[in-house]
Amino acid sequence: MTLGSYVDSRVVRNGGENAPCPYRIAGVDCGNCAVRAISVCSALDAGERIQLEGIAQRTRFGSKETIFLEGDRTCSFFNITGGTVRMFRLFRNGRRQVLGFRLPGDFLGLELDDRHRFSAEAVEPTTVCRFGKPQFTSLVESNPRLLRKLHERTGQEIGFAHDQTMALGQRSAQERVAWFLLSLRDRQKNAGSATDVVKLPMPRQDIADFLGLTIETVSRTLTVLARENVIVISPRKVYFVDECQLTKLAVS
Amino acid sequence: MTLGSYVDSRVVRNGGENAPCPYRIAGVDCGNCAVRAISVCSALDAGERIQLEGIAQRTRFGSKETIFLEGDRTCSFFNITGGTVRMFRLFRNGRRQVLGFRLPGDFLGLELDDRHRFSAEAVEPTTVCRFGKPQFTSLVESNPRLLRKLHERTGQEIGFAHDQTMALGQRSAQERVAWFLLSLRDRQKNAGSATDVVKLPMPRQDIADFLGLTIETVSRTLTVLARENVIVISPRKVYFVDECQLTKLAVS
DNA sequence: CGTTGAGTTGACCATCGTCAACAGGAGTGG
DNA sequence: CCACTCCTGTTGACGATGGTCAACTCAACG
Repeated sequence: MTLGSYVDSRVVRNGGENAPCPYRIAGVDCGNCAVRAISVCSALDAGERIQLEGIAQRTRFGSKETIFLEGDRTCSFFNITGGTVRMFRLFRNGRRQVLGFRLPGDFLGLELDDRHRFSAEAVEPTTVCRFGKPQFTSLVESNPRLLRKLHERTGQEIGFAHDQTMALGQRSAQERVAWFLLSLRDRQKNAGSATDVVKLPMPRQDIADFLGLTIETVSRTLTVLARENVIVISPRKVYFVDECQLTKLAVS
Repeated sequence: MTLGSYVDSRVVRNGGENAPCPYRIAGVDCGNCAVRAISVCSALDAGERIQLEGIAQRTRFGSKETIFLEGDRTCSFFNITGGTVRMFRLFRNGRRQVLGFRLPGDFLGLELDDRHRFSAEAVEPTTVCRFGKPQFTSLVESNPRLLRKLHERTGQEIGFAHDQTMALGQRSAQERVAWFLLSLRDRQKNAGSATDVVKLPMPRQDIADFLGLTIETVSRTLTVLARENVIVISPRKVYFVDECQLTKLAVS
């Protein structure tokens, strides 16, 4: 399944307050989905999956494209099938806090408030399975196993948030960066990636805003880790040379 | 309803890994509950409330008493009816991050993992409504309105976590303290307290570990705010003299 | 009256933020 | 093809914010 087939469905959001959800539709083939095994859909049997296919819309977002904005009415839930999403909130003075990254297999929109509490953007070209709110809600309510999976994800969501709080509250800059590299690697590992490398699709500024640091400090810290032969930096990637040392630095 | 009537049910936990849940039982009278209107129980009609009463156990924890420990098997959910609870996690090197405080009307244990992901302690003498996991789960599964309320609370929980992340990642010490005072006041206001004062049942160390600061910095910051006539500090309380200024300092 | 624990204050210093310059790659237009 | 800009990332110099260590106050308690 190539990304190319979705290029034509690239979205231009119309931004209206009460406008209908502005996402274009493309065909969905759950049977071929790369993330089925690691996503909430794994709770479904073949029959239920066909039901889900019926309400799913495959959508593609280009790099830096907005998926939704803080304050927007929630009208959709998203299952990430490819790419990377950043979640963030802004202060009025412009400061930005990245609240997390969502990777293939992750779910977006579990908070189920009336309005989104944060914004979401594609970090790189990203494909998602979009579910309309009413359809998805009624499917969930009639499917306890799916509900349970979503509960599980919600717990994971809270866990992510707490992990970030631990990092920002108690760790030094070096500890935060080491923790970030390892935890992102672990999530990519779950999706089948290699264990001695972590892909960094997001720019340094995103990492900085996620870790509560400046871009300069992130850059400097990575340089120091490289100079100490703990990692090797390459564009959009970091190789782990001394994972043991990195783990020590990340504390826990 | 006086706290005194629960003194005899004070708990000593037996700590065993597979031991039955060690909480002592006392009578529950939901009709007289002070937090019914602001807790999840507000989703229930009279009949359902009687069902809930049947599975609820009122328990009291003394100051600094452990409610559960990180890693413990989850066997209970808690509705706080009085007092204050701190949630926290420890690093192996002893650093502590307080993940939040739970006040009357709040629910504790929504994460519904097999094991607790953080520890919980009473900050001051605290009363809770305890629900056994299997009983509560089956009650919830047969009551969509209660389920919806719990979902709502879970969203609130994620919101609290994100707010803390915003504070730790982007705010200065003074901004964090101002934000902490205001947000705690707002939650106490919801429960009917006055608007120009915030009760601080927790010691400075808890505030410091919540805000990712040291106890000295918290103390100094409060002193500065008092010297600038923004607040007045009194034991376990802070009065708001210039709330407008405090709001400015808290950013947003 | 001594002890203990919570909170405050001061002196000093490390970490990390700020500001600035620079390097390298991608895209653009002459 | 080259010059140019733009964007991302790196590096350096310097200073402010907040951490560390220590002393001290005060109230509660025996």
